[in-house]
Amino acid sequence: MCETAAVAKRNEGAPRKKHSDSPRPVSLRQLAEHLGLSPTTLSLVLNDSPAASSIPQGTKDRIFEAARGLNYRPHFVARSLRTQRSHTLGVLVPEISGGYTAEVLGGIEERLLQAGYFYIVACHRHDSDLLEEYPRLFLERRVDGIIAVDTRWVDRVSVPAVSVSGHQDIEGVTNIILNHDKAAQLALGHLFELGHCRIAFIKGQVFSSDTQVRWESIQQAAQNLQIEIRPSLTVELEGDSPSSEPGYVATRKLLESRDRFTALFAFNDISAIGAIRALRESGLNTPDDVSVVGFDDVDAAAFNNPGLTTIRQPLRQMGQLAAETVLNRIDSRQQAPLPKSISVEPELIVRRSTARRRPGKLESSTR
Amino acid sequence: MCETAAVAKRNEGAPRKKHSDSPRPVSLRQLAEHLGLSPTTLSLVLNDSPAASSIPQGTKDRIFEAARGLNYRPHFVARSLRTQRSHTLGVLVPEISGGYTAEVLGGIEERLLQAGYFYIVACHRHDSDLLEEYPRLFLERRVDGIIAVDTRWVDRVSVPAVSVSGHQDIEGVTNIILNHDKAAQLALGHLFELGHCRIAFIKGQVFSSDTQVRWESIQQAAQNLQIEIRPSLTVELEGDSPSSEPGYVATRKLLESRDRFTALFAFNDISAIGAIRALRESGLNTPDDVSVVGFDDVDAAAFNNPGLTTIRQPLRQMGQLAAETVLNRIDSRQQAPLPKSISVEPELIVRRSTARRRPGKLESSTR
DNA sequence: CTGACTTACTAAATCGATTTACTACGACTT
DNA sequence: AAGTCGTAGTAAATCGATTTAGTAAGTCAG
Repeated sequence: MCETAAVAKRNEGAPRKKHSDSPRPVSLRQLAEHLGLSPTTLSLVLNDSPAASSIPQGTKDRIFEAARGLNYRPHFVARSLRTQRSHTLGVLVPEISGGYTAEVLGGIEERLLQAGYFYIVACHRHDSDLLEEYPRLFLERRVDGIIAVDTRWVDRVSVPAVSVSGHQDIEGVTNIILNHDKAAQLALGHLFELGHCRIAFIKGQVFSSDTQVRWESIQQAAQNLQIEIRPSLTVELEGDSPSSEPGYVATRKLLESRDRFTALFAFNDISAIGAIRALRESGLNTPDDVSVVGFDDVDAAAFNNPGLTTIRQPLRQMGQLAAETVLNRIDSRQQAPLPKSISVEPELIVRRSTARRRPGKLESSTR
Repeated sequence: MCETAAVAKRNEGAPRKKHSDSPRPVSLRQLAEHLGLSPTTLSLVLNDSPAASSIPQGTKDRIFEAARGLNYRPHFVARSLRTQRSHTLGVLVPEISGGYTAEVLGGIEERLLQAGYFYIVACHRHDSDLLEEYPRLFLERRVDGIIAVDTRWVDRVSVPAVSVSGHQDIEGVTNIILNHDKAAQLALGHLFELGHCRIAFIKGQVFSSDTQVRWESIQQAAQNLQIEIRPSLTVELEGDSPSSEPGYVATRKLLESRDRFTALFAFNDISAIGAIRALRESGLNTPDDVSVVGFDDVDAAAFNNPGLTTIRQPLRQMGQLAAETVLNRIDSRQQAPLPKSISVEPELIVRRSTARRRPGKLESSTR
């Protein structure tokens, strides 16, 4: 009777019922009272703590059964507060749209969920204020770690962190990077074998973290193959539109320069698609007149007409690797020697946007 | 001196330093001790609680200044525990890849961040086990609300919920839906005006929540325009690949049936792109031989060659609306009358994949 | 000079777990 | 008979806020 009164009072004191029917889930204390045991005992048993070794199996069974029966779920927030682990990561991305980020997120998600982790996302759109603010927000939310995708770090952070396609050397941050030398070799080697030596290049936007490194690899590979990189055949993407527009614009610029080329290596698939459109509008067919190689191998590369020859980045795998690395560092705090970077291998995917060089419109006009 | 000892002991007692340098952020208690005030006072002042009206401005200023100076940040988890608000939503999606989900997520993100909320995502890939499990996991994490995107609900949930493109009638769930009647009118009207009356249809996968509703709207619109819907010109997408493969396969089936058509209305842009490829491989050009209309207007629709004529869903807006609706329901618990559904308007985007009907290869062979 | 108000705060309870440091009690050893 | 174990637990502190229910001191009216 006394207890009933107490219960009534509790309901009355908190008339917040979120929804018509949810009578707020059972707490550990309630479960303990129901069993006539202390919360301590339940906690030890339910968490299979070593200290529970002295509890007889019979009692354990009773506890498990009651927990199941009353549908007991430990209060996640309370547990987080006590253990100082949120089982949540922060993921920082330029934006969600587009194949690249989505693929990486997919990989991250896969690994995290199977480890009982979730992640929160923030899109910084390369805005430098947001680049500073979001990591702070993440830390305020007590994330256990941070993954940044194609994102420049502004400050050091105090939790384990991994950067996908990051190239900065920051203490405590592991970079997941593609073997860009290999990628450049594959792409240029492919074009070279097809007989191309007048090759145009579309570099990435300045804010893209791969831009610089990839360009260096391309220069190296070109040198090895004795391919000349002509400044007049080199343009860079501008603007942060996630559409194929920047690639289109860059290619128009290339065409205006009137220096001729039989092949084009674009910074990514999306810009390659824009490039093909620009070429077509100038009466140039891909691959007959100009071969085009993309980068990333996002879904759209395969959809495209013609199917895009491209360098595949194992984006999903990179996401998985990132997640795995952060999780490891969270577990073994500071034990492991912490690799500065982990590298993954690119793959050449040959589709229909590249073909053997023929004496075509563009070239005949210069030679 | 005594205090120094106490501090030393505390550090010694907790030798868990996560990272080489992070001396764990200041807590409210520490800040209070530093100021010679009680945590209560600080809490009242910092949260601008009405009860703080009796605190003189001078004291308030001291508190704010100290908070800034010591870089005090309230412990998010502790606050969540006390207030029973996690300021986090759960978002349930089929998968992250592809334009559709990404766009909606973008809209959700935008609204949430500006309200101080974050979200956690889970991809169910239409797996019915996951469809049951993830909402449970969300609730276990004490999300304040749930948004489902193109997802069927299995159970009722005990927090405010919104379904983007959901059509089930579930108590407490608000559906954000496109005006499909209008969409069908726009698409068929457009084709009709171009002279098409032999129109093929690719229906959605059975698990897609829009499939049924949209099909009914199409039938209605066809009837109004006196367009015949021939079973032999109707196929449905199969399999859950997020690529254009299902659209390609469906179109091949359509072509095999040998019944002729001059236009095709696909369930979404991705399948429309697959359809165009299948048509081309059969020697049929788009739009000269067959006009194709897609649905959604994802990025890839504009990239495609030819640019895809399509029905745009305001996906980003739908995401924003979903977020806004959940947030409202969280604030005004149960006050508002809770609309069963909120509808948004489609838009016809005419690009290059549709053209006036001409006596083409397909039609001449039947007539 | 008492009671009511205002001002400026604070002690303690609470949210719901985890974890440390005990307590009984019986059995067994020496 | 005293001391040592092992068994079966429990009380209380803790994580870091928020919030309720005060208190103590001063002011003012009547």
